[in-house]
Amino acid sequence: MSRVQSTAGVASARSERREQTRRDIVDAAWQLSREQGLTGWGLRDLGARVGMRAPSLYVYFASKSALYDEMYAQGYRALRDSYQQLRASDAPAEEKVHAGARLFFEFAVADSARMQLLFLPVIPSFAPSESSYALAVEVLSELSRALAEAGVTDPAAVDIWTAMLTGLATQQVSNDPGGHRWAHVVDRAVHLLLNATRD
Amino acid sequence: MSRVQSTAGVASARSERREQTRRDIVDAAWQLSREQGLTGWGLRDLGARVGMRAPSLYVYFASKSALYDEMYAQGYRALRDSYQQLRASDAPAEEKVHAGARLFFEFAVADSARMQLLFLPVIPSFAPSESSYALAVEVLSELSRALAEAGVTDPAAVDIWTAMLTGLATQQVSNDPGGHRWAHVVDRAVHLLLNATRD
DNA sequence: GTCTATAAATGGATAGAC
DNA sequence: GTCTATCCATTTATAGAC
Repeated sequence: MSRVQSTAGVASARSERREQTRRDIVDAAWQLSREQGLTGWGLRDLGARVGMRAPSLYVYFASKSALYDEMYAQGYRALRDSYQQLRASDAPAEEKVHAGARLFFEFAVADSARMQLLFLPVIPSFAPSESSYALAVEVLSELSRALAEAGVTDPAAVDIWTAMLTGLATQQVSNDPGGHRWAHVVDRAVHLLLNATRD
Repeated sequence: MSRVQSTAGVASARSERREQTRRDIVDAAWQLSREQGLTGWGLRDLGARVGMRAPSLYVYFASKSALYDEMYAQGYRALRDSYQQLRASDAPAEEKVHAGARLFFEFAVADSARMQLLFLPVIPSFAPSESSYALAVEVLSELSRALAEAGVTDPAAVDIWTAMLTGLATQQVSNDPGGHRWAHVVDRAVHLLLNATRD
């Protein structure tokens, strides 16, 4: 009886350990991406970071592309969770849109490698899996919902919003890395769009 | 005497031929970039397209990076020339801004590889040379000038414009490639920004 | 100016021992 | 589950013959 419990316990501990190793690998991959660009590292470098040889990584991920997919999913999960936290607040709808825009901008600018993976098609050989892409759709619908609460319901207007927000972040990262030139105009852009796209 | 003339003529014809070959190489590089992504091809593929082996390319370009630099410069030159043509028209300033925005959007969407090279830092190992970057600055100042004529002079407002325009194009290419979802909102976005950022 | 041959490195991925 | 060894392809770039 204690044998059975113990076996179950071990099995659980093992799968937990496995998940922990997967997380370690993904963390190291993010680190390398920040240091050397999204495509600037190989599986040998990655293995070295987690104390493994490259082939051992295949125990945890089927391919490098599968690893990118996990990073993609993790990125969108992080963004989604931030939004859900914001959603729970009792601030006025307009203020939530401002806060959400700032949150998105900071999220994107904080890690340009992550921004590229999540929002730009820079790796020709990579496309997110269906389940990972679903997370991206979820985040977009969260933006739509927040905008609707602030009185912006026209789908075309929402498209202008996504262009504005991604454009601000991309310009910041591309043309003033480390600076705040576009950070300073986020609130103004949001204010402007709210006035112009509210029903 | 005819000997001297002939020699000069041959020398000129040779440098012209050389320039033509350089153009052929760059054209083929664009073609490959459109087909396989900006970084999805090698010098062997490129050589094959122009009827050469890879090493012969080094007669015309010092490195792959130098080739990217020429592509970068060529892209900005094309954009600049389009704008100068537009500038010469006698349309009202506001209409010129609309036309310029449409022109930029179409330019970017027509070739997503070119858009990435010119507007996004997707090749970690590539940075434009000083003279090539000067062309990018020239194009940006042309936008500033056009906006100023339409009554938009605040530099922060210009930053909002660049974010909006690049954002629209990037969203179109990333999230609706081949479609017109963001194309349809360009005029509305321009109208909206003109109203909101004019002095 | 173009070629062949090759350097020197890197890439992702697999086989099979332990 | 991790390793060594290796495959096989690919990359940019150079040396030197013609």
